Amino acid sequence: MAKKQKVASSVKDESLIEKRRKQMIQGAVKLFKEKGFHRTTTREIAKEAGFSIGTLYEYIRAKEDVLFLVCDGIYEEVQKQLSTFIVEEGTLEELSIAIRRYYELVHEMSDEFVLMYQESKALSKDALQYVLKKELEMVSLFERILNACVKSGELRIEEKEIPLAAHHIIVQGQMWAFRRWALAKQYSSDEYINIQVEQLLKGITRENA
Amino acid sequence: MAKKQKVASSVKDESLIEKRRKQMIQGAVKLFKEKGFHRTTTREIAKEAGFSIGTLYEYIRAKEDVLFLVCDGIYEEVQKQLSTFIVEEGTLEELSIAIRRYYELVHEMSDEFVLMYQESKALSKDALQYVLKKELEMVSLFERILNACVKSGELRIEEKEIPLAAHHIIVQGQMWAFRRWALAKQYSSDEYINIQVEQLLKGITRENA
Amino acid sequence: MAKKQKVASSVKDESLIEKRRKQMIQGAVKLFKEKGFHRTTTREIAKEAGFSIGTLYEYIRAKEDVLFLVCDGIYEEVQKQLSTFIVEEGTLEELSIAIRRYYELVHEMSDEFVLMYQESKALSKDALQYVLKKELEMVSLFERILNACVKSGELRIEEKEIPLAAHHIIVQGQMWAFRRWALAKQYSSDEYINIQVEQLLKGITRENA
Amino acid sequence: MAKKQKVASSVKDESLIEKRRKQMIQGAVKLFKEKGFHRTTTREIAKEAGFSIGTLYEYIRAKEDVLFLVCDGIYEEVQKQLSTFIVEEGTLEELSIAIRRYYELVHEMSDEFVLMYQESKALSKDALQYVLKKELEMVSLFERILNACVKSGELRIEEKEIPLAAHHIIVQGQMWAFRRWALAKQYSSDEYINIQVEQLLKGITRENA
DNA sequence: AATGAATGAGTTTTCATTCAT
DNA sequence: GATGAATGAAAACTCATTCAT
Repeated sequence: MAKKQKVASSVKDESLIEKRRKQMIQGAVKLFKEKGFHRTTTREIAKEAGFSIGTLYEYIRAKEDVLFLVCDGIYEEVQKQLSTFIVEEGTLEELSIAIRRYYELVHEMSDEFVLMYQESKALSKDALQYVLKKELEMVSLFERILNACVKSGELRIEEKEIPLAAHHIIVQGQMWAFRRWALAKQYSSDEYINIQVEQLLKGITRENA
Repeated sequence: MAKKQKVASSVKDESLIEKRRKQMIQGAVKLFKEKGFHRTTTREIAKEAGFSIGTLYEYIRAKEDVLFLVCDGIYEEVQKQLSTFIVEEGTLEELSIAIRRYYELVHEMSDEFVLMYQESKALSKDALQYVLKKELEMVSLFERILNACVKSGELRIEEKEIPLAAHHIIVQGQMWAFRRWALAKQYSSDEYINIQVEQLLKGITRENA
Repeated sequence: MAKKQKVASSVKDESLIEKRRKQMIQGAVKLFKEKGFHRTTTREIAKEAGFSIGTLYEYIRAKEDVLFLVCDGIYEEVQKQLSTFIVEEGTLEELSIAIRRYYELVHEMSDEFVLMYQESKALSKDALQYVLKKELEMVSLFERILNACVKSGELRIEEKEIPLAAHHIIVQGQMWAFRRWALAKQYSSDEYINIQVEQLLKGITRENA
Repeated sequence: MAKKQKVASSVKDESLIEKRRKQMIQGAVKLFKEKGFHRTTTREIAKEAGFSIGTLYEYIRAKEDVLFLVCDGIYEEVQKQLSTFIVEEGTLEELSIAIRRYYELVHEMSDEFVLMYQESKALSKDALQYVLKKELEMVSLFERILNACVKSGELRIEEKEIPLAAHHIIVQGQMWAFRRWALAKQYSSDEYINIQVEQLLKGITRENA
């Protein structure tokens, strides 16, 4: 089951590509967090990844590709992590777990989330489209759970409100990443997650009454 | 009442400084929206502003200053616009109007909001501190209104929840700027604002029961 | 009478452009002769011209522009030099003088001619078209003189043969530049020019008999 | 009769060397025609030739060697083709046939001729000397025929003029390759060859009278 | 105050060549 | 003999900043 590569490489060995790109992404994330995409040089990325500048360019075509790989990696990680918990059985239990797990991921990958939002502008049009599509897939994920809950009768909200509710779930999760500098003074990440999950579910189920 | 300049200039005439900086900001915002801070050159900023690169540097010390002036300008505009409506009298009416006006501003200045969040990383530590302080002031603004409502008895939420509620108000407003690419497919800005304001107020007042 | 610039520059002062480009061309020709276009770096060109790499790029947009300016300069020089002698009065005398002067120019600018022929491949399509047009203008110049001679009755060759005759004149002149390494063993440039001019005229006028 | 290799190879099997180099030359000529020597990468040459970059370097020592092999191949081909017709019997018939065949070759190998003249500058001093020697051999070939004609009495031109006449023959043939872009508008290759051969012979024999 | 030519450090990217497998 | 991943020197080009006019 060969993995379709989204970024061209002049190296043929697919497993080597995967290995080197993992190194590359790891190094790049560290550097991008510290100084941002534009202030990080390709030489620094290569060095941090543990190989030469020439080798770096064997695995990408342009600096922008590194940013794309980073973004893609983040979504892949989140999707992998979430997919474990989601079966779309349509219980509030499942919804609650999914939200909680997503919020935990946002906390664990705070820097990555911030980085992606701040730097995605540097992507080419095509790459940006791809990333936005991935973001929409995250929204859909929650839309599907909400839908399943409506079908199973556990939730009574109007069809039209489902997309907005899904966006709310996501945005309130990401809020922790973007406003941690302010929120962390008052709440621990655990507290934050608990309060948010509780309020969100209350908000969504409120309409039931 | 001479305005203390936050950015050094070698020009003495304060009114001239203000005039030139207005031109500069206007041009810079346009360019930053299009291509981001890093991809915009100082030459382009000068040209768009209508003067020479030499003149540009008479009014700033470094490129970063332009970004700072832009961010500062945005907050000033928002604060100016909101201050008209806010008297902290403590009615739900006032709260509702403030939220609505803030959301309208987010809509009107969508690009500016996005730009500020995406590029603020390029600011120096000091400048970033200043901008974050401004953001906190926005939060405080809503905290004060909420407090006034609690005091006046129109709202019954716990003290500890006020800061989070304020952040929610702000984040849900900014959500329109950051996710318009997805939300605008389903909602007009008016619809969005109406739904959000309504839900927010319901959410906040729910606890009253 | 402003001179239309064929190569874009970010400097406005036209006379300064002319001055700097003259320096640039002079340096570039010297270097291209020695090592060819591709083996010459832009830094070397700038240094040889007497200014910094940054300044070089104020007067051109890409390295290729330097090559174009060199080619253009060569044609301009040749045309300037020849125009003095040519009035298209239609005498064999005039023809003879034009050929002789052209051959002398080829001798004087041997390196430049060789350089142009060897490096023109590096030009963009548009620039190459322009240079070929200039070469055709040189051919036309001799065609017009030949035509004038036919009209005045000094020469009796068929219309159809005129273009080929003009190409012959030019090619046999350039032959000195390209084969000097072999020809100079047997002929001085003066001898070569004398023999060639004599034989060419004999060849052209032969048909008269 | 083992052929002495002019370019070092780390492979021992001579027939393999010949085979691989033939592939290499064929691929290189195609690429050099399209983009010139400098714009063609060794990777491209290897790929076009049908083997890997590592293998390429088993048969050459440096990129320049490829260019040398190409030039050498061209001369070998021309000499092979001409040798069939030349017996130095000293008839105008033979001269005429040799010229014609040479001109046909120039037509058939137009791109190769142009390529050799445009890129030979990239050769090392030694390699360039070798190529120039080959070019001189071509001149000598025609000198010998001319000499034979003089000896046999079919031609009466002065000894001193023979080298120049030989150069003329060659240059007027190559003229087709270099100026086809202009000449082909008025003449087909056949026409061109006919006219040129006729005029050349007339020019050379004219002195007989 | 305004101008814009000059600067050169810094950046991305390429590509000939090597060498371990 | 063949392969292709790794290397890093070198090249083109950019652009924030300065300063003489």
